[in-house]
Amino acid sequence: MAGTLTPLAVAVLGLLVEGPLHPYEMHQVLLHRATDRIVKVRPGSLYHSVDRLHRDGLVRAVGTERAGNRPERTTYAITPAGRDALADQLAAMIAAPVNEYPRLPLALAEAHNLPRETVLTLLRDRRARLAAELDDLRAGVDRVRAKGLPARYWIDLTYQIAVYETESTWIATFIEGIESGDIAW
Amino acid sequence: MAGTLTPLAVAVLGLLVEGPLHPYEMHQVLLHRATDRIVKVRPGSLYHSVDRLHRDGLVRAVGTERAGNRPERTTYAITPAGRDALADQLAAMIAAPVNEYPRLPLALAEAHNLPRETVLTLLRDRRARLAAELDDLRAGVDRVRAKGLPARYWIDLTYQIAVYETESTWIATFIEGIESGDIAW
DNA sequence: TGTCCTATAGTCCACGTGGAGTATTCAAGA
DNA sequence: TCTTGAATACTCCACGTGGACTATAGGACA
Repeated sequence: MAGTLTPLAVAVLGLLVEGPLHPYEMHQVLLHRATDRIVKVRPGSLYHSVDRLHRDGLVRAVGTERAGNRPERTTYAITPAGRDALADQLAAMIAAPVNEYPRLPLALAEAHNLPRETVLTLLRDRRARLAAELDDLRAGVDRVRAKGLPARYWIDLTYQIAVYETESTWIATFIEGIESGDIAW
Repeated sequence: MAGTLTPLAVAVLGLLVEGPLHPYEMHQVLLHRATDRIVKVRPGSLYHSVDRLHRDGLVRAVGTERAGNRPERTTYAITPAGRDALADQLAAMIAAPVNEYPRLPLALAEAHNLPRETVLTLLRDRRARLAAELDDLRAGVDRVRAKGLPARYWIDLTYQIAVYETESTWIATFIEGIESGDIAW
């Protein structure tokens, strides 16, 4: 409520809905599920995120266990306030598109500072990399589909595929525009 | 070279290619040209950005003038190293797509934490806002086209339109999938 | 002449990020 | 048995961000 949740905080609360975990476990699960495709996950940020959630009462410590002689780890559970905050944040994120200042539009807006041939080469390069990325994403869809995972757990993949495809064809059109001279450089 | 340029630093260098300015002028010009659609521009960040560019030798002070009795303002010009850094950064930004962790995929991936009806309402809401945003962008294109501004100065608008359109139709398909039951919730 | 408003031109500090570093434990091999 | 290496489990700090705050000048109006 007070402050908006960071993306990483959303991911953490999402995990804790399924059950209590300690920070290092969260880290492992996030990597194992490849959630780090969708949120940036760094140890430093993760521990700080959990601290903040704790400070704000969105998670609570449910005991400190220890395995072997290793340092004791505090396990955290989501609180009712945490569930509310998660729902509110998700609602806000879905309902309202916010400008996230992607880098490509900026680069395009400043691209007139580069010579024509350079721009063409760079654009072709990007398209090749996009194609590789798209292959990865499609392979990911095939894999989860084969596992029989319900669609609501991987729709974000199809979204990203749609966006990358658009970017790729937009770039193709742009390249043609420059080559044909329709877009002066 | 040493560190990567921030988006705001790229915008600043882009301005200085046209001629020397002092920080407050940069701020004015960025707002006047609506560059703040594409990069986040805050006074605090801007002054710090210029300081860093200066520290790194990408811009140099070209005298301190004063208008009236107001505090003296240092005017900055781009250096050869600055031009190189700008070109390098633009090349990198165009050639390599990087994951920028947009918020919607995360929200979608976690949306199973919300009830079906809520998700549908939120998605319809977003589509309405996207439509409004698209109207704005299309009006912007009409305006610059009417002014006869060369296409290379506003291609970023057409890119953003293409992406938003894709998002909108993807959401429409997603909504239908939930409504029809193809996507279980 | 005094006052208020707006434009000008910044500064400051709390916050979140993230790379690099640290320390310990356990297992496997020489 | 000793060592090496990887996994475990963090901690620390330098950096960039951005909202809020400050201060002055010039013009408009009464």
